[in-house]
Amino acid sequence: MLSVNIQPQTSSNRCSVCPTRKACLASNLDDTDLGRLANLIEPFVPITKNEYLYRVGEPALRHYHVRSGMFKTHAINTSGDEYVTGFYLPGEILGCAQSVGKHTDSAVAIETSTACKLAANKIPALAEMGVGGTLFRLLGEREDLRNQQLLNLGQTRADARIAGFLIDMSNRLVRLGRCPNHIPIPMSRTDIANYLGLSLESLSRKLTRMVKAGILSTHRDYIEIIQPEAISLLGLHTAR
Amino acid sequence: MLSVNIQPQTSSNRCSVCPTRKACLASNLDDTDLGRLANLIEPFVPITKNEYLYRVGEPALRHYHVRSGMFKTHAINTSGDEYVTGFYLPGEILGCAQSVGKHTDSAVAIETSTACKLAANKIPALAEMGVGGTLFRLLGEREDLRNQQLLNLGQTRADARIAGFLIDMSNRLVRLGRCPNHIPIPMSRTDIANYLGLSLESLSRKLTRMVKAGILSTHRDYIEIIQPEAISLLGLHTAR
DNA sequence: CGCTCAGTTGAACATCCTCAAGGATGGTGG
DNA sequence: CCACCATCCTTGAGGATGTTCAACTGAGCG
Repeated sequence: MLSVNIQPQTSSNRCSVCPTRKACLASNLDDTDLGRLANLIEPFVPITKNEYLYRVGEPALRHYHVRSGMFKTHAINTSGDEYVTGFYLPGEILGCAQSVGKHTDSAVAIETSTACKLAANKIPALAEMGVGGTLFRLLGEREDLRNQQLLNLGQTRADARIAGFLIDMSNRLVRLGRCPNHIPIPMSRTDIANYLGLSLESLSRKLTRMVKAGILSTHRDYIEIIQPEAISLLGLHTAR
Repeated sequence: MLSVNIQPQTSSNRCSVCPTRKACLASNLDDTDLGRLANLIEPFVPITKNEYLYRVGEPALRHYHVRSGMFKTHAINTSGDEYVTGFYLPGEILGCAQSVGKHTDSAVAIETSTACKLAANKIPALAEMGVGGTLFRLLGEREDLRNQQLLNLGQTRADARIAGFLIDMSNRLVRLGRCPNHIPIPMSRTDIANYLGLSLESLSRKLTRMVKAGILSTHRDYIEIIQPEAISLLGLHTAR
């Protein structure tokens, strides 16, 4: 895909060649600062499917920036039920949620992925080079995402929740410069249902109904949105 | 509580005499830094009930720390429905949620309150004095709160959601050194129901049922938790 | 005193969940 | 290359739960 001109050393970690560079901390930096940033960040390693980035209760010493692939976070309540709390696309931050310095959720790769690690004690250094504002902004955007999630989960209708989920994913894909109507679904239906607070069966039923209505089509590892307008209509359709 | 030695000038804005100091950015600072911090923060003014701190779409130039009282945030979807997205107690941060530099929710005082304003462009200065870490931690804790909220809303049972809400409030009160069983409720039932994604009637019914069961008692502007164990049992009772 | 607004209660209906069984799909081993 | 198995997904019927619409109560206020 990229040019054949690959540098001989291990510079593939460099932010300057990162595919998700523009959606990241590095978004506003020039080449000099890009190099400095790359030095603050721990080299990423590929993370295979089902491998954990971190787990609940571990000390929150660093946070993570998704470079490629997809992650999910989940928490477990005292009665042992697992709850999926979020899906994470490239450019998004992972692992900030903490309490008393410990992670309050676990993050696991849904598919083979890469993530950059940023130690918490490097944050002052980041701030010095003017990335503090960007980090703060990213966190703010993350909170915004969460708010929309809340808004979505607050909805009564299953249709509306599903539509909201798809719209959310779509928007985030656009942010990455990808097609808004092709939603990658590397996660299981169970995960999505869990995330949306629905039963697996309800989700399945609703999806097939939407397919039959010609609104979308489901595939092996993605969902194709055929009528975006219909989706957003459903998303709004919150007859509370 | 504190010494009678009050300074004569308008130092009531000073962090050193703030009632919620320990739950705030100022938590780990000595007196010198406390003074510097106070200089970075805009003087707070009392905010009366129903008065807005900021509104959706306004540029997100600053964020807010609740000093006293209670706020709620709400967002409005495209079809005009209002959704309550959170309640904010003293020591908690408000107004970080943003997208493209604009507030994505509105914040309004539920009762007469005070809040400290912190300009976004002061963040580098904060970082210099070592508060950056605290700010980051507070944001992380906020995200944790949000996650728990999500976890809670993901629950199917209305009982469980209500219990979750009460537990959440309870925990946050403890953090402020207040009684965990006396939950102030300055907001309306409508707001709570909206926040929990329930109909007003369902909430009302469930509450009276809990009262009859002797689990809690409802009052004009607070809810008294009588059997905390029963509440947390309900909160876990998530037969998904 | 009558008004309004917040909260409670009731009955009918819609929605979603549960339990259970039946397909599809991918991976594994012969 | 095919059969088999495990897993994931779909589909169906019955029951639990929540919503809606509507009437009612009570508190605060001019």
